[in-house]
Amino acid sequence: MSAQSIQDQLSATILEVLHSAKSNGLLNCEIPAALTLERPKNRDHGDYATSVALALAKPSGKNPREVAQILIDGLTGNKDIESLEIAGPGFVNITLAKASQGAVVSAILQQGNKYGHGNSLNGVAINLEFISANPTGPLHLGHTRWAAVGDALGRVLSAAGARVTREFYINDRGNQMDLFGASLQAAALGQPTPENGYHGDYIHDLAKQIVADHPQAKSLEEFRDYGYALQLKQQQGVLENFGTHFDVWFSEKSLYDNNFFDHSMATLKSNGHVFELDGATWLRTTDYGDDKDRVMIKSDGSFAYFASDTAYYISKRERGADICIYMLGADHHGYVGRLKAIAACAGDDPEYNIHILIGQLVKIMEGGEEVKLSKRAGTIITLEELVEKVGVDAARYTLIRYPVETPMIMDVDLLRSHTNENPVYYVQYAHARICAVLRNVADLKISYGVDQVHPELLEHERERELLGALAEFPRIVAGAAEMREPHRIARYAEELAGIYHRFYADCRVLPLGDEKPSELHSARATLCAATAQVIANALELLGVSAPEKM
RNA sequence: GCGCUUGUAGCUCAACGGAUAGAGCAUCUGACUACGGAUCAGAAGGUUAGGGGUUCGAGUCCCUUCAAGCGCACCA
Repeated sequence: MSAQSIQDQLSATILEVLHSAKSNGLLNCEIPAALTLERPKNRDHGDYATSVALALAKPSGKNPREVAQILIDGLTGNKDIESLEIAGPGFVNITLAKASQGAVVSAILQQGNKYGHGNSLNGVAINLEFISANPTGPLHLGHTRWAAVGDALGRVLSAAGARVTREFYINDRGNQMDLFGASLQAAALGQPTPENGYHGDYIHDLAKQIVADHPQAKSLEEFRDYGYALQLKQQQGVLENFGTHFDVWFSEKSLYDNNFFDHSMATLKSNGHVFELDGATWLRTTDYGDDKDRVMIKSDGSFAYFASDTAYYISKRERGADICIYMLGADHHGYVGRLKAIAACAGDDPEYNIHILIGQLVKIMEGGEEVKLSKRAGTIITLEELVEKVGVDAARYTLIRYPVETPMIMDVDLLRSHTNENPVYYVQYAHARICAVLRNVADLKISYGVDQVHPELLEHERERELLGALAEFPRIVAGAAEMREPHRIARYAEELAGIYHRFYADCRVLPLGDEKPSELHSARATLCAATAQVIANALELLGVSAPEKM
C-alpha cells in the first residue's frame, strides 16, 4: 500500500480541487502550496478540518462560506470521504469513510517498528552535539536534561531519515583542567583545596583512586591526566547506563595536537574575516551580527577558548555534516551570535548549516525549597543520583516531556514518593494493559492481525477516535524532527494512551461469558495490537521501555 | 545600562495564527461478583502578567510597561 497517510492524500486532493476551481474560473486567486489540515479538538467537527476557505476568502473576493462550498462540491463523491460540512465562519469539516480510516491499522501492522518513520530528512547529515561537560566532575542535573532530550532528538531525527552523528565535545584543555589536577593533588596530600578549586567528595574519591592505582603520582600533571581519564570513564559509564549513546567523543585538545587548528584558521583567513590587533588574532564576527569581534589567539600567543569553537565547527562540517545542531544551556545563550558568525565566516549559511537550541536550566525542589546547585561548592545532584531515586524511565520521560526552552522544576520528593503519578506510567500502563488483553486473546484462540482489520465494524466513537490518533503518528514524528522538539512525541504518547484507556472502558475486546468470538472481537484485538505497536514505537523514540507487564 | 529567554488553572506544564485555551497532580462526587482500578465518568478551578496594535480570527505575530532567570572577558 501507499506509504502516504490518509491525511497527506486528503491534503493533495484538496489542493487539486482548488487548482481546478481556479482554472474553471470559480476562484481567481493564488492557491497556496500547502494548507492547514488538522484534527479538530472537538470531535463533532469531523475527522479532519481545514480553514483554507477562510484564508482564500479575501484574495478571491468571495464570502468564505462560498469558497467552502466550492471545495465541498469538488470533494463530493471522493471514496475516502463519508461526509462534508461547512461550519462556523467557513471551516470545512471532513468525516472519513470507514475503510479509509481503518487502513492505518494494516499499515501499522505491516510496518511494525518502522511505522511512524518518514523521509522528510532523507539524505541530510546532522551532527548533534549535546552535554559536552567538562571532564572535571560528575554529570549533574543540567547535563541530565540534555542527556535525555539530546538522545531522544537523535532518535527522532534518525526516524525522519537523517544520518545522525551524536557527538560529545570534551573540554580537555585549559585552566580548568589544571585547577582540577591541583585540586586532586591537594586532596591526595591532605592539603586544603586551592583557590577556586573543585570541592566535593568525588574529588577525594578520585584522589584516593589515583593514589591506589599510581602510587608514584606526584605532579599536578599526573593527577590531572589520571583524574581526567577516570572522570571521563565515569561519565561514559553513567551515560551508557542512562541509555544515551554517543558516536563520537571529540577531544578539544585534539584540534591542536594534529594541527587541525592551523587548517581551519587558513579557511577563515582566506574568507577574509581574520585580523590582527594589539598583538592578538581576531575573528571579525561583527561582519555577521555578533555584538563584538572575538579573540582567537591571545597576545601572549595562547589560544582563547573561542579558537576551539571555530576549529570545531569547521571540523564538523569537513567530517560531512550538513547541519550542526548545538544544544546549549541558557547560561550560554550569549554564544548564539558568535557561533552563527563562525558559520558565516566559514562561508556557510547560518540559517541552514547551524542550529542552536537553548535549554533552560532545570531547577530542583527538595523538602519544599529550591536546591542551589554549584559544582564548586560541591552541592550537586548527579545524573546517577537522580536515576537511583526515580529510575531511568521516569527520569528520561520527565525530562523529555517539556519543551527545552521552558524552565522546568523537578520536585524530587514528588518523583520519589509518588512515582506512580508520573505520566510515564500512564503510557507504559496502557502498553502493558494491551499486552495483557492480547495474552487473553491468544488464550481464547481469537485470531487477529492484518487479515482481521474489518474496518467497517469499527464504528464506535471510541474506535474512530483511536484510529484517528494512530494515523497521526507519522506526522507527529516528522513535526518533532523538523522543529527539533522531541517532547511532542511524549505528549502524543500520553494522548494516545488516554484514548486507548477510554476505548478500553467503552469497548469490550474479549467475548463476555460464553459469547462466541466474532469478527468484531478479532477487529478490536487487531486494533489493540496496532495501538500497542504505536505506543512502543513512540516510547522507543524517547528511549523509554514499553513493558509487557508492570 | 545593553541583550537573550520566560510569564497560561492552587502546583507542574501543553496548545503548525484557527472553532468552547487543554492534560496530569492536588480537591470533591461517582463506576466492575466479566479484559490489569497504575483505569474510567463527572464537578470545580482562567481577564493566557498589564496595556495598545496587526486580521476574517491572537496565548501565539508587532510595540510598550511590569516581573523573573541568564548573559554581556585577550576565562574556560
